[in-house]
Amino acid sequence: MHTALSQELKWRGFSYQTTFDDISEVDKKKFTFYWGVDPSSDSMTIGNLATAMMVRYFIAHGHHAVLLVGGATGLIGDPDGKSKERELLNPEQLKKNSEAITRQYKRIFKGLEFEIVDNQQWFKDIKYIDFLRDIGKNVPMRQMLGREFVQSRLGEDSNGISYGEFSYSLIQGYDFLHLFRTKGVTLQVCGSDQWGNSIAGVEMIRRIEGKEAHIWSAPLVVNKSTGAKFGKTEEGAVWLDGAKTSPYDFYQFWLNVEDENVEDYLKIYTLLSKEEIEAVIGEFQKEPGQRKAQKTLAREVTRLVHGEEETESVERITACLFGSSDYSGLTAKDIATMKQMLPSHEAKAGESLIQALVSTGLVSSGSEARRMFAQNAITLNGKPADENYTLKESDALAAGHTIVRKGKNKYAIVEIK
RNA sequence: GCAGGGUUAGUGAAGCGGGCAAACACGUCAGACUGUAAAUCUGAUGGCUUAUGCCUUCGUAGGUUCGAAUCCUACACCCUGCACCA
Repeated sequence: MHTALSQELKWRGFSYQTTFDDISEVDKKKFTFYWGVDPSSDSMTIGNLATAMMVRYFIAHGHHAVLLVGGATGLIGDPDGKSKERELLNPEQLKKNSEAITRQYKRIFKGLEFEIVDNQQWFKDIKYIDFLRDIGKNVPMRQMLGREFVQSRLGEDSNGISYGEFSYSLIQGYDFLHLFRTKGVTLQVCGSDQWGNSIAGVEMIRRIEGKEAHIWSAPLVVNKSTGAKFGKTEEGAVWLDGAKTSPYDFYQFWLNVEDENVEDYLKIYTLLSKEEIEAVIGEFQKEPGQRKAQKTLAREVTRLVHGEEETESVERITACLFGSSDYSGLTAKDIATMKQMLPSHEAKAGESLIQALVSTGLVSSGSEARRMFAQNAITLNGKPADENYTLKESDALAAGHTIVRKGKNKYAIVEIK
């Protein structure tokens, strides 16, 4: 690591808005910093992963990381950027989510040094009146009211906002203050969407402790062509948990990244050096059709999140499915692996293909299945299939399984009994 | 509490007694072209073994009507204003 952290972060596109006048502050001094994830779901998404990658660079450059699970803040729910009041999560679910997020922290930052805290630890004993006296009295209303999302939620034709959600930034701000007091945390890193909440903490530390604290925020990762951000509330969230987004789908997601975005993502989501990335991009630009950049991206990210073994397995399967439409070469073992990755279903011989498709979840209803047939979108073992087809034992490849495909790259496995 | 306005499919938003499974846009899915890209073009987009048919949907529950997303009543939630409170 001879490149300075500030330069590294800047080059990778992790530098967005910060309270530092000069970003090289992070090169001069070792900070104890924190990063938090809300357990509003039982898994992080690739949106969180981007910030996680940034955190890795901070750790690698000798800063001490405190990773926070928002067990308490999750009980309220972050209203920022939401146009409607959120549904509350029940405490049991939240507890499960918190545990899941903790596991993912350990996985993503494996081999690195860090500590994990849950803000439930300190919020569970706080009394409301004490909080209002000690914290609330020090927070000016003007700033809270001025926030953009508050304004939009209070404006005409809006859905309003509850006091609970409105106060959210106080709770999150208090995390920063608490960590400052107990662990000497003076820096928070976050996605840019968290800026407003983070600044609340900086303010508190300044007003209550009279000390300086900082924020480093990363831009939200967006798709340049559509402008849509990655994240869990968007359609088609990509989860880090293999049970929610299979390693196969995960790999495919990265493989299908548009040309326009691939370089940005390589910088953000892989640990490859500047030289390595430039080499890959150089090759890619010479022969875009080979998609060297996408392949590298998919391999690196999948390896980081799901491990080496899974990655190799997924790559083998991808080669099979997309290399040729002849599946007869697949072995029973390959199929067993695919069954882990793809949606699957057990069917009896004589069951209609339409029924089987619905059961695999490849289509959501019989009507949709018929639509797909009308559009020639369904193949069985690589051959176009007919709408009225019923499954036969002779359709099975190795180990009694058959492969159905919808469109160009959605597959499912049907076991014929 | 009072008075107005609102609640329509994944989202936004039309419709305001029959032709409404509900315009349009976005999104999503598929097809063509490709590189398992992007852009573009085409088609589909509540469910039902595909149907000039049936069923379920326009906040919830009732009602009026031959017929209701459309009218009436009650309820719930949201918005705006006023009042109350401070």
